Amino acid sequence: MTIKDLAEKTGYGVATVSRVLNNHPNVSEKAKKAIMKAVEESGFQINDNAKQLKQQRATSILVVVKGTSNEMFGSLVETIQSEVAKTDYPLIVDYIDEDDNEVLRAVRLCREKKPLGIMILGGNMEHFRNDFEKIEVPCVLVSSDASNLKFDNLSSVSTDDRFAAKCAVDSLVALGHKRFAIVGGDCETSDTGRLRFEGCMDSFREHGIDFDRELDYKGVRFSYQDGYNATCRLIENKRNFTALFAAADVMAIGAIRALRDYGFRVPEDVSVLGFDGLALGSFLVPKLSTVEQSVRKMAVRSVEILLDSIENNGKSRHERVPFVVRQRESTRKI
Amino acid sequence: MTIKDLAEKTGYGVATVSRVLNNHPNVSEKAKKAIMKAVEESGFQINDNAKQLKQQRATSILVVVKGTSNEMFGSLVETIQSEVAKTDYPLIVDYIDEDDNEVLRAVRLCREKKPLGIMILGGNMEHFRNDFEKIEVPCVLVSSDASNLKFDNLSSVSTDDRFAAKCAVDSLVALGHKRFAIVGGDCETSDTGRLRFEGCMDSFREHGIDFDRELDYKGVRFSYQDGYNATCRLIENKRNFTALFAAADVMAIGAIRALRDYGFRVPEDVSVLGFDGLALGSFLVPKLSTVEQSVRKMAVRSVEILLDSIENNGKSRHERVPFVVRQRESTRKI
DNA sequence: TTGTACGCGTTATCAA
DNA sequence: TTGATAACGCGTACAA
Repeated sequence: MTIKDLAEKTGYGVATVSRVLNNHPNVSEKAKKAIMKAVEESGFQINDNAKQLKQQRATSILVVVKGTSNEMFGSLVETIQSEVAKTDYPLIVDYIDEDDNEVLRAVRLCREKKPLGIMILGGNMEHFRNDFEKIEVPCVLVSSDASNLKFDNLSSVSTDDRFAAKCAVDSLVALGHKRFAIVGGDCETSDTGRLRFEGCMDSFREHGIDFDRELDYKGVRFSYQDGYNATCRLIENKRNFTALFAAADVMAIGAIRALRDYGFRVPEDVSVLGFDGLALGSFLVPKLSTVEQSVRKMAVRSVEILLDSIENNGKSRHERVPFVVRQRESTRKI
Repeated sequence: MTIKDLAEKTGYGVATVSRVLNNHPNVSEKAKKAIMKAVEESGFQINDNAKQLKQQRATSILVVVKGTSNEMFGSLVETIQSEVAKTDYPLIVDYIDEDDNEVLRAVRLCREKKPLGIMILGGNMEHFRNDFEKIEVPCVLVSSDASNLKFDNLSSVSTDDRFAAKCAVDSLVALGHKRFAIVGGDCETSDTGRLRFEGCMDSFREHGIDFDRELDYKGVRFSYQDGYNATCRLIENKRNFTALFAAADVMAIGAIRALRDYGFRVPEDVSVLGFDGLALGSFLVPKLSTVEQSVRKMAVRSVEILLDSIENNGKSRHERVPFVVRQRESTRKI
């Protein structure tokens, strides 16, 4: 069933059918009605490939998600999905491995699918620096800041990871903690991990806190298991910390389990503070203290910015979303 | 940059370029080399729209995911993604609302995108019965059984939800429990929820256990919050259960928090058993007892079956994946 | 207001 | 082993 069939069926020409389908002006009511009726009856669906080939671009928005096992990206995708669903743009979600190059992937997908715009969840600045110039459509980097990359089609929406991590540690210091351990992301491969670690160091310096980067810090992947393993190593190395900061809630959860397995109570013996503010955290026992990012807001703003770039040729911008250090039950004053 | 440009650049015709690009026979080594070189240099990417328009179908595989806030679907998508990535087929993931009609959505996407095959995560049999006939490409329904629907292009891979739930309750009975509460899915809208509930009833009947469907059962959505709320209602209604079965791990987590908020200890006062076997469960305190589905296997087999249907015209099949009732720390003998 | 005809980038047929 | 060319389904300039 093509527009040609539709034309034949209704007695009109393909041009008229096309006009009706695309709500173009200069079509008689009569023609419109007849054609719409034929569309209904035949269950006609436009052939996207032909349309996009003709128009030299798709009407879709593309999302590249880096790392599938990241719960935060999961909620992000969820909100993005529902926001984009309010428009007429189809959304295509593409998952790639945490270690893949998201920019090269995006370049390829852009050439292949010709989307209107693209969102990238999780990114490595180095990749952007090297290859982003090859992307011509508007792009929003979600959850990392790209303000020091000067591409006029690249926007970003993120939390101020470094400052947020500093505030997190500050809050632990305010609770009386002096001996810290950190379970964070790998500084080499994860910008987010590095920034959050630097934020911690900022706080340590400011408060004159003693911290051995080699022994008190573990840079691993953002997962339950890695958080668990890293914490076990910290304990086995006899780092006698009273507070543990995890650069992600999933790590914090793994950490709490590890502490427990070694007989430590949370928060009585060790306070644990996470980062992300996953919904899950408030249902745990103890409820997870965490740096709560406005995940929802991050997603909503990202979509808004992208749509503005696409529809109004809006210029690129770099925004921060607010965060809150939320003390719940996994941290305590000592 | 099109194959026409490539042809011009190398002095060959477009046909030869196309042959090289698609690894067709009857091309001289020399031509192959020259053309591949030009491809490298120009960063040429084939235009999928044109290709698919010509071929009357895409090379992609489509996944329709029903409900974004479902962690189990998250892991499923993750595995599917990595399995499909081993092939050359691009994967398109489409998320729809938990309440939307997944079959109509799939029908539309098939007509629009012409994928090679399609996978649907989460499904309502009624929708399939009404509209699946409109889908012509191979399809695998993941996580629900479709064996009593006789479509020869519809396969399914699932856990035997009813039997698994029965085994779960059996195990609680074996631990000495006699007073039960169930936090499950809505039997009207969720096939999975209904089957798991029926499994529970099977066990109750078999063991002559008293159960008031109106008071002891709550049918809600698969989320932390709904599990929490439902459990609060059960407690407030003074249903004095010693065991709570949740039809999903996320609900079980919400339930444990609710119990805790009302001063009940898990498992000392109440045993809680979940369903799904999320990785998260084994990091919780207490570690969550659960009906562990082979999520990974489910995803892997689904992809295998779909690829077999696509590539070898393999016939449709309905498979079950194994499950295990895993007693960890949230259940105990009384 | 409507229709004709061309071209988007590709693949595949056929002839060379 | 190659190349010219006809489709694929759509949108749109141009003509009517």
